[in-house]
Amino acid sequence: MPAALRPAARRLKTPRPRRGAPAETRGRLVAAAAEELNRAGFHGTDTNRIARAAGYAPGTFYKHFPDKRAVLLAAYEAWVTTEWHAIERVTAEHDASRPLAERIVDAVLAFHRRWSGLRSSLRGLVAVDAEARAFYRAQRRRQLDSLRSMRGGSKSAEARAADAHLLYTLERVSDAIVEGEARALGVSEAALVARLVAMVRAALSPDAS
Amino acid sequence: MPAALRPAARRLKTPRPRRGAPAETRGRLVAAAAEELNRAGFHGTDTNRIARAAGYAPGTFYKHFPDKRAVLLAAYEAWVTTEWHAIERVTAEHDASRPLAERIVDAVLAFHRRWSGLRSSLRGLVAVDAEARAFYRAQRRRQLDSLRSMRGGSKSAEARAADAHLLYTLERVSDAIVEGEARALGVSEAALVARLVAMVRAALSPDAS
Amino acid sequence: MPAALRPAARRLKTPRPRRGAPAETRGRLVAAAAEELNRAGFHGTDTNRIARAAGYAPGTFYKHFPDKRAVLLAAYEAWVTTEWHAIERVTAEHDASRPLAERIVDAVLAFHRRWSGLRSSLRGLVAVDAEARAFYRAQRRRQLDSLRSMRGGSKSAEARAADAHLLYTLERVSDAIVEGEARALGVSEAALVARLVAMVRAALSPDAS
Amino acid sequence: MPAALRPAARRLKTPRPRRGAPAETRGRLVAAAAEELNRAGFHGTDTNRIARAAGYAPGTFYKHFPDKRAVLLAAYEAWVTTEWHAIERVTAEHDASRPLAERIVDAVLAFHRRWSGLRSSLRGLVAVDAEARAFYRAQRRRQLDSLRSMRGGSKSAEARAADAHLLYTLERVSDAIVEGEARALGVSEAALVARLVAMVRAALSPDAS
DNA sequence: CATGAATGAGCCTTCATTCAT
DNA sequence: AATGAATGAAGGCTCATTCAT
Repeated sequence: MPAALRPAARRLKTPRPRRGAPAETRGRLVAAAAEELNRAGFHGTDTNRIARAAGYAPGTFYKHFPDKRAVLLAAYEAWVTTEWHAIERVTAEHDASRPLAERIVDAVLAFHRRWSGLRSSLRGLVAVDAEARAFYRAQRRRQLDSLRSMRGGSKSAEARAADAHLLYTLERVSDAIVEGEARALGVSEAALVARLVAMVRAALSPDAS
Repeated sequence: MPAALRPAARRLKTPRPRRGAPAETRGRLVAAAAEELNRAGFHGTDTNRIARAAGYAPGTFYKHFPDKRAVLLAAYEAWVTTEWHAIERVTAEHDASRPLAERIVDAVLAFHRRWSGLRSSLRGLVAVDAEARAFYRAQRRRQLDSLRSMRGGSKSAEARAADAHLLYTLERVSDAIVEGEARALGVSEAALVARLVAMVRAALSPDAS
Repeated sequence: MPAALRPAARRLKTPRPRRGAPAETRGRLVAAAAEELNRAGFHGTDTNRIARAAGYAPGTFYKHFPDKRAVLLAAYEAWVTTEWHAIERVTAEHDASRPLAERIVDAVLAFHRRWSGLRSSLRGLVAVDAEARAFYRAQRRRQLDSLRSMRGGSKSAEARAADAHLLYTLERVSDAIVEGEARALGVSEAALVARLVAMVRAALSPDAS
Repeated sequence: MPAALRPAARRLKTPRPRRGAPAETRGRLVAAAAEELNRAGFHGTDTNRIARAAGYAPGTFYKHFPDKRAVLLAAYEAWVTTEWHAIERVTAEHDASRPLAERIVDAVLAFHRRWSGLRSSLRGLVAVDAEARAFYRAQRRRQLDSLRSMRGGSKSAEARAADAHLLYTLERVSDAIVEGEARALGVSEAALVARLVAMVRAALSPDAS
């Protein structure tokens, strides 16, 4: 798990991190930003607060990011990377006690649960900001490519559409579950999860449609 | 079609609507807000601009809405209603030339295309604002209930989960298509649409899972 | 004398000017800005302070000017207009007790004395900002044209150069006098003024070189 | 020509001057500052950028100057010295092909052209900062004294006023020419230059008024 | 009912300056 | 002597909201 998305916690209140390595500072800022953005959204925090949360003065933020948007993208990138690593780990481990598809869906849900606010912020920015959009799409392309290589699958238009369909459904349904929307709508979360697991299982099997 | 989402057009530039019936004023404000929010997002416009776009002074806005959030919710409500009426109309008409599922997906896509920015704004607010969330969920519940009555279906947890699954997938994939994300990711829009049509057809058939 | 450059004084501390005519508000802002900029220079005040000095809240400033630069230009424009009116008045009045040239130089000096900081701010901005430069040059062109019509003079390149030469010298030497530079350099202000008067007299006589 | 205003050129991009003689470091900083201030004005650059342009880290700047103002003054001092040396050289050389007055005006114009931004920055600071003002006046006194000794002239108040008048006019008209203001105002630069030459010639002749 | 001038808290960002190494 | 990460006060500007008319 990249430092950027680690729980953050204690270290942030030390006397003051002055004169650390730039990469560490940047990492702390990304972590604090992820936390803040996840909690309050892009328009719900400000860069001064993010810097303070990371243990720095406001000016420090702008030594590491050109603007507010940039941290959101950095935090998102860390999120994507982390999530995909987790899925790869799940895929690699030989845990016969539970089906792979189930463990994957669990991992996805865990990530969505932890970072649902961050993801929402990102999507809000993407809808309105061309540069964020470009960045976001590059990340999604990475995801799609990873998924294809995982499936060892074909490059047919059908297969790619199926992958995208899977990714989008996983994403939206996960959001609905972790944000409590499903429960609020009287929809059984377990039933929803079961459907996701079924989708993933189908995608993993060689004759997936 | 509710007045709020009617094409708007000419009337907005008239000399000035001064002192109409309150409901008309409100309607014009909602229509202008829908347009503005759709174009620039919740944080990309301001209430003064919305009021001006509707042909009123800034103060008038606050005579009809308690705050900025309220117009977004009103615009969204109009959107949901409009969309559902359109789908009901499609369902009711006996156009044998094209399968019903196809026509439904078309209608959904058309709405998403027209109001993708508005929907995105709404979701951004929902992620961060409890009241918006409550409102949003009420709307979704209406959608789910409409869908069930349309299917004439059972009330089983399975069926409700299937409905939710369908709604979420339709929504997310439609977004991806209309926002150009699919194309940008090298995913065939036609293949994606075909999958949506297949899902809807399955949902409409009596033995839908 | 335009309202903008009147001494300002008492009125500014009234309970609050809320809901005045826009032109009055703008006028008060320009007057306050002229005063502030004259005192502290462009980078020595801020728009919040200018607004407060005029009796308004910070936001009001931006209802009347697009940015900070714009007030400086407005104040300068008022200054130019006012100065030229004063010179025209001096020219028109038949005061035989003192030569015209002397009275003109006196008027110019009085204006420079009053607004030396403002002029300096303007020149600083002009050196660095293309838009300010364009504005400034338009004003100077007006001055040159006024001077020509006052002299009833020819349009020859020689005459125009002579006018420009006169204007620039008057300006620079006036600055040196009113800023105390002349005195600090051990130069007699009276002797300098005498030279200016001689220049102006020569310019006013029909055979001016 | 003082090191500070030498063309600068290559040296600034060398791997890094680390640990030279203090005077060299200071010289490089002054040269870089002159360049930067000339280009962007006092408020258009910052000390970090100046230090970097000279090949040093931000902190180094403050080892050699107490504050930002100090480099501007140092750069200006170098400029004055350099200009005066150039004029002395012109005066000393026996170039019969062109009148002395013409060559002097040429030299003055060349310097103004090269450093017009720097001079403008200085004047802006002088208008607002007492210490800069004192420094500036000391420099001008030097200029005036040099001029007097060059003319071998009298110490009369008249003569000193004439010298100041000449200096100020030369300065202001040169600025107008090199900043393109004259051209923009439809004033012939050649005619203006001719007038300056005439002034200088008159000042150089023994019976100058 | 409608107006629109005015508000003022607050956000993003800059930059002269410091200091531990 | 030089470094460069860090500081933090401050400034330009926005915008949801109010209220006297």
